[in-house]
Amino acid sequence: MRKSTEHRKMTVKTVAAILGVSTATVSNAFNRPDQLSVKLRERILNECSLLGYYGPNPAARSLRTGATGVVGIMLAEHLAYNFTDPCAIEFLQGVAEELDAAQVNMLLMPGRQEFYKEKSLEAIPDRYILYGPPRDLEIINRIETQRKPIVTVDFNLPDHLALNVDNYGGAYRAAKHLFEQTSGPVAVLGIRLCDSVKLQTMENQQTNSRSLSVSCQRLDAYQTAAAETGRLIPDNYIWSSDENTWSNGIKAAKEILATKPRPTGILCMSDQFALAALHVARSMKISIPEELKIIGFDGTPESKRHHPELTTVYQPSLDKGKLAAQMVLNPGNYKSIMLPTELKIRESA
Amino acid sequence: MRKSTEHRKMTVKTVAAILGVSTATVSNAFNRPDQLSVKLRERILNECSLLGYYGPNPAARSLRTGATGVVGIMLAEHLAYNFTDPCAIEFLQGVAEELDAAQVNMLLMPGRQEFYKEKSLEAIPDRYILYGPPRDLEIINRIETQRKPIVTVDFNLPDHLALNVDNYGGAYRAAKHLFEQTSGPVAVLGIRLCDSVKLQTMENQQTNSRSLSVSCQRLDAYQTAAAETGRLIPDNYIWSSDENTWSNGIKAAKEILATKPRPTGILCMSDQFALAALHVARSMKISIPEELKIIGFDGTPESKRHHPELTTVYQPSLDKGKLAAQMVLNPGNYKSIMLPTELKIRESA
DNA sequence: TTGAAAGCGTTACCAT
DNA sequence: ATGGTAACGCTTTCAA
Repeated sequence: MRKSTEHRKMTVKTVAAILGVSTATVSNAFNRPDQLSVKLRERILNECSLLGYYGPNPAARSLRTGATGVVGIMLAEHLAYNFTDPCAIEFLQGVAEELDAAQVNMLLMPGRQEFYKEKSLEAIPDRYILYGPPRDLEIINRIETQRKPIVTVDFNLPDHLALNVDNYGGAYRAAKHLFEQTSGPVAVLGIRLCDSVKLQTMENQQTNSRSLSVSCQRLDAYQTAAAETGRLIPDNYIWSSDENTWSNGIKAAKEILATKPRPTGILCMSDQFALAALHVARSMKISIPEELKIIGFDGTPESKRHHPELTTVYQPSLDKGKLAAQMVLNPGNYKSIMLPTELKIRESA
Repeated sequence: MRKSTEHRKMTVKTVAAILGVSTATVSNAFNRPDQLSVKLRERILNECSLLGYYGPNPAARSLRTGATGVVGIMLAEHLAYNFTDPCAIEFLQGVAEELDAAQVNMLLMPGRQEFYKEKSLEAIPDRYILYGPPRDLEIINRIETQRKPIVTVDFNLPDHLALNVDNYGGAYRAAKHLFEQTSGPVAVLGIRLCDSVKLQTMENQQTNSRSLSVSCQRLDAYQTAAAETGRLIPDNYIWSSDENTWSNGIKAAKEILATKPRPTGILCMSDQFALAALHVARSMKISIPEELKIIGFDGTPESKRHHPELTTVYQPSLDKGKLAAQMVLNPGNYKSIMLPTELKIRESA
């Protein structure tokens, strides 16, 4: 008698032999219930589980069928970075919720070339969510040659579904509000800003010309709102950091608040940066919002929990994630979407 | 002339035919540089990339070789939950950093049975990190029958490398400190507490007997410290929530602070809970630490940023993640490890 | 240094 | 309703 503890390698072939049926029948039991009698199917499933055969080998199966049941989430950067950004995390949470529900797997993929050197990992997923333009844009070509459903988030790709949020509108309203609240100098703390302006970058990298649309849109909106209020944000009041991390935020905020004349308002392109600015301001005993007004971006949960509560531009990151997942699972049902943003006026400005 | 834009499906066979070499040679060009001349190899690699052949198909390759180059991170719960828990995120960040560096892929896997129904997803990864005991323990069996390297984190499995932190010690020091600071009643706000005690659970689930070692160890330590100080934490001052989320923390904290006599100290099993408790206390105008002392657990970055700063038991989540990754990539070099925890006395207690 | 061919575990077609 | 079998794309042994 064969016992499950024995554990020779189990394959359709071996279990078929043991059960005295053909491999086709075993396969059908797992994949096409309609192809065999209910009774037989049940017997097979039971015995298989006893034997320690839990289902077809995924590699073999997908070699044969050409599908894997995994959705690739192509990130803009390496993985570790995304676990650092509250906004990205919320987005991923949304994606995960939907993918969980649909019982498909999610493969996080770094947006950097070196991971794909002489491997074609891009062949693994059946469908793709591109969360921001990958740092190395050539990756996109490789994905496109696969002819699989693609949803782009926070940027656009010709001929593919796109999911965006109204960055311009949100940033515009934020800036307008800020300029109404203060007549002093206003600084910008941005992320990966385009090099159309010469600015106070935090790193000595050459500012990158790769698709930075989100930040550029926001900066554009800030400047437009400034102009409409008869103001201007000069280049030396614009900071840019390559990564949306707390420590970068602290560093930049210190520089900003050391500038003479000291800004009386800061437009931050993330809540994390805004919170960091608040932190620095507090340590410098600068009172909020009296002496300094700060507006964030994203509307992460933390922005609400902080004291004083952060005025910020809310974007529905969680829903964005859910929606991206739904779109990629069911591309036929959707058109490209632009989600609204909303200025949440709270205590910091 | 064949152009890369043409895009018939590229396989070793087709490119070999086009280049006029054998499939074995193409394969060797990608996998075993020593098997052919440098010149030939370079030519092949170049032409392939021109042709749009970026490397061997992963499914076919791993069917043949039996390896995939992916590390599975088995989570205790569904994916979405883990993106909700700051401590889990930090751990994942650490894992991601190392895995990024080693250029191996990471597959997040939910710890729930229903995902594996009639699929053997567990066959995909080459190695496993089990982050906490999966909710459905049967999954462990399936992983074990694969005979692949396994590292368990925050729990133990016979015959496998384990990575733990000193929960008992940390909790003990925290409780000792708290009992020295206040003579009033002390409440516990725990996570998935064992059912050895009857307690104020936040959900009406039957308290689960699955491996809850971490929380139990902490509770044990709290009680021991209490006893040593001539105190006791009665069952009706112990709350337990099934999920470490902000909203659960708020809900529990409200109940706790409505209890008569009102606790003058709360031992929280996560920083998120502690921060939530601080939030509720503030809204009730309870002064910290004068009227209420709160201690958290984990030492997440937020605990330091908050005002008042949170007294908490630090555990090196980021390093834990890095170490877990290193261990699983190189099991031979390691023995099971217990990482220290440290009581960080700050402002809240 | 290169080539021919077997086989990894599965599924889907076609027969029965 | 069930079974036989070719083919998915690759790597690796063996022979040349």
